[in-house]
Amino acid sequence: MTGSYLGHELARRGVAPDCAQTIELVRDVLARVGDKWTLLTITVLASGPLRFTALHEQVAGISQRMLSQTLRALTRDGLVTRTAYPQVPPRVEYALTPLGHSLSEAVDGLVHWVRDHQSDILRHRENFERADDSNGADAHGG
Amino acid sequence: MTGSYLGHELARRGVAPDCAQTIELVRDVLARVGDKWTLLTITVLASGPLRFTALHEQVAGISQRMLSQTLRALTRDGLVTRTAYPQVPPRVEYALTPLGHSLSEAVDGLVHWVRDHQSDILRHRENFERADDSNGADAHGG
DNA sequence: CTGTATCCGCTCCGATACTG
DNA sequence: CAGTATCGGAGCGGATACAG
Repeated sequence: MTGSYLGHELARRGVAPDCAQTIELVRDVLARVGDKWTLLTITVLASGPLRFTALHEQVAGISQRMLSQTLRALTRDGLVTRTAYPQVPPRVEYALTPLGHSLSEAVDGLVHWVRDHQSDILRHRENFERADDSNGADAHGG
Repeated sequence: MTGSYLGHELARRGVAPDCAQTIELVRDVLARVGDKWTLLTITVLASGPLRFTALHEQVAGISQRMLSQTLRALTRDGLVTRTAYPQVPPRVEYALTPLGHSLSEAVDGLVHWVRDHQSDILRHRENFERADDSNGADAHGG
């Protein structure tokens, strides 16, 4: 059996446009979470509110451009809040909203899954590499 | 509170390399699932084994190139199996492995989350658009 | 039927410079 | 401190042609 919610939706094919829209949104959200920087950002933010520079430090490796962009997207979806304090020098704090925390927890399920099966994935990859080699190369040892 | 597993890991900062590796893998898997075509493919496959052409029909909109590529990546990770029957014309069947089904179910958690909160996200997006507009434009009505 | 190889446009993303 | 604007390289992904 499938047991898959999304799969079930897709399996019906003749679903209402509303469902199709949901599927689009699912992929959209998943793409965002699977984004190179978004996952790191929200998980770092999950520990508490942070300023722009602090975030830049914590996520590390991210450019200002990408951080700004990522934060914007997150804010746009109501996953994080942006609070600017009218001071000098400027002080802006980013924090996960309840919705953001909620998503963070939902993602946790996947994280645990990866945790539990990472060795399987790694092993399969190695096997695949070997099989691929023996296909393309000649039989050196009979 | 965070309540976040991954967030907790990251919050520690001084984690062992093993954990860091896990995080990499998490992002890797998440990126794959969030991929433009992967999610659709695995969910379609969740309903049962399919041939290449059938898959091409079901996923619809995907090119042979991308389907082949996606399937390869999935096979590589042990998420799907590729069974070639030595016939003519060629017949190749793709099916989700237990691991693949497992992942599919793990993703379901996220799918349900999106289902439950899609209206929130949509609403926030609209609000953001409006706020953005009133920022950039002049105050027309005082 | 089941792929692979090539061309090509487009977007992503990093580096850098500049602004308030 | 907190961003935005611009340039340029690299990879994604679509259309098409070709191969077993």
